Amino acid sequence: MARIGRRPGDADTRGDILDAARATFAVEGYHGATIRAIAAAAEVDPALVHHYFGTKEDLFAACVQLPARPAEIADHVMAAGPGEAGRRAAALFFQTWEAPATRDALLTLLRGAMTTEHGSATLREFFGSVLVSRVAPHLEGEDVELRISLAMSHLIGVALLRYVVEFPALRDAPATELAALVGDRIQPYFTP
Amino acid sequence: MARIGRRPGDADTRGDILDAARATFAVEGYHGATIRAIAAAAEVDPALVHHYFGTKEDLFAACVQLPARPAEIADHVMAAGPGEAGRRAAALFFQTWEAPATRDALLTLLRGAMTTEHGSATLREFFGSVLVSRVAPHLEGEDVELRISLAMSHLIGVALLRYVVEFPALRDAPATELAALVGDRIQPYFTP
DNA sequence: CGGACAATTCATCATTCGTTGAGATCGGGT
DNA sequence: ACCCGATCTCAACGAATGATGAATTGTCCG
Repeated sequence: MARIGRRPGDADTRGDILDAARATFAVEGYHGATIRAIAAAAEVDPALVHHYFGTKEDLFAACVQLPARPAEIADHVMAAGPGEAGRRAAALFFQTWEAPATRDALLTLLRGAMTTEHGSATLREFFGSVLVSRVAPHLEGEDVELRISLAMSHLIGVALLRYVVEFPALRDAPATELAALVGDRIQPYFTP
Repeated sequence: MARIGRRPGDADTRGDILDAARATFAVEGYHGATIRAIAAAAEVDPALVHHYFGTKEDLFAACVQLPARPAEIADHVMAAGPGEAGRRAAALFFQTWEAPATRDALLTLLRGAMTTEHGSATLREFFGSVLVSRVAPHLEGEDVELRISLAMSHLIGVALLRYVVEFPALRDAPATELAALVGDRIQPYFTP
């Protein structure tokens, strides 16, 4: 079994490897995940991972590539004006985290931001392009960038404690309730 | 140079290794840090690390051992009643992070919580012993544990974006200003 | 049907890792 | 003065890692 050479049929092996990589990175972090473990999860030879994605760092970069459009996110958040921006941001945030398709990518990005320079740079750029440059211009008052950053920090903090550390009170609460509570709390950052 | 055998004089080599380990774990995370890198940072042979601390996991456990007393923290936060608990928690939090002596340990704990089960368990236990069991009893209203957890999540989120990801707006703001802004925002979690 | 190309595995290399045991050197008690 | 234990380095082991190149098999186009 596991014969040599090309397999019959047409399977999206490249996609399988990417999914396996995301799942492994999401749980183990960048350094903790090994090419061999990823290959095993995708039921594939380790060499095939390199064949499709090159080096391990390239693979990681491909994993944290979110299918999210900064412009769309910013538009959606600001669609109802600054008076609802905080609540809408919280709702969209938890909605995205709860979706199984995107959770692994987000976990990978979050864990990668802690242990690799590439990861934290990706997170910085994402926030910079979405928040600072597209949301901030619509707001009034002083220290706009700082206030938006604080709003994001609350959302990320909840994600960390809920999805990574699995703190009981946060793990067990329904996502909609979290979105409502946190949304109300960060709303003043947008409308001081 | 670097002769064999015991060195003359009395140096706190064990303490030096612990400091080097904390600094390395703080930057690289658990898997990213190597015994050899830690030994090099302490200007010591790798075998000496094992001699003092045993396995790598033991060393990590020794690094995240905070010199903080849960009871003292809870008492200090609640000293002025629930009406100031949020603001006092924020002040104490940033005060501790800004102290160079404790920052490495906190960074190690935070990064470790992302990549090792031991790390996240330590974080869970710490929050559980401080917040849920010592602060919650003094508060009123519904979902006390959830609200306290949300307050902590905001603080941790700011720490993550300020000290790990180094998001510009948060990195450059003075700690006292952050403490004031976040303190006012999480205060309602304690006094609904 | 034949050949070019993509897909896939095998075998292997050079590093690096955590860990161990033996030996060398120093300090302190008696 | 002597010796025991604490301190420290050396050399090395086996396992695991990221990566490479050759070989094998399937698909598809002419």
